[in-house]
Amino acid sequence: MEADVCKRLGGNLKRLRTAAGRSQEDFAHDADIHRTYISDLERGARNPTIRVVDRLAKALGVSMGDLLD
Amino acid sequence: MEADVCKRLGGNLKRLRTAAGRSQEDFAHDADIHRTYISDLERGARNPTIRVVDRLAKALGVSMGDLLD
DNA sequence: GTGTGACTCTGAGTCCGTC
DNA sequence: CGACGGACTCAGAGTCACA
Repeated sequence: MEADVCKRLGGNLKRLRTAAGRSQEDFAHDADIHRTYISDLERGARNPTIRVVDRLAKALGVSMGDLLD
Repeated sequence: MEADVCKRLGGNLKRLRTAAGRSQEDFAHDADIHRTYISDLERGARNPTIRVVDRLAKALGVSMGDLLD
């Protein structure tokens, strides 16, 4: 909870994506987001807008809170 | 739930802020965000980054999920 | 399959106001 | 107190070649 928001998102994203057994490439395609951008996000190297996070959540079938809290 | 993310955030923000009995100006100061930007956010006219939403959540004492879900 | 630096262009975020 | 407009700067969106 004390980690940076971007790191938190990155960790949650990677955890949920791998739990679903999907590669970054496949997931990027489903979420309609560039492959390298997903890579950046999972590393916590980007500070995305809520519209991007919304697309991630929908593609994973989870709530935004699951990705950010 | 099907509304745009920005509209959802705006509604939740306004509801939680007024429930706490605070003005946009005071709240903007606490969250260290400009007053005009808070106004824009509550109207759903902006697409903020997750770092901004994190500051909003902390200033309100709620989780990010409370603001976005 | 994924990490990374570099790039362009759009919009996030700030600040000046007025109504 | 809050909506809204104009103008500005810099960071995010989106992409690529390469490691």
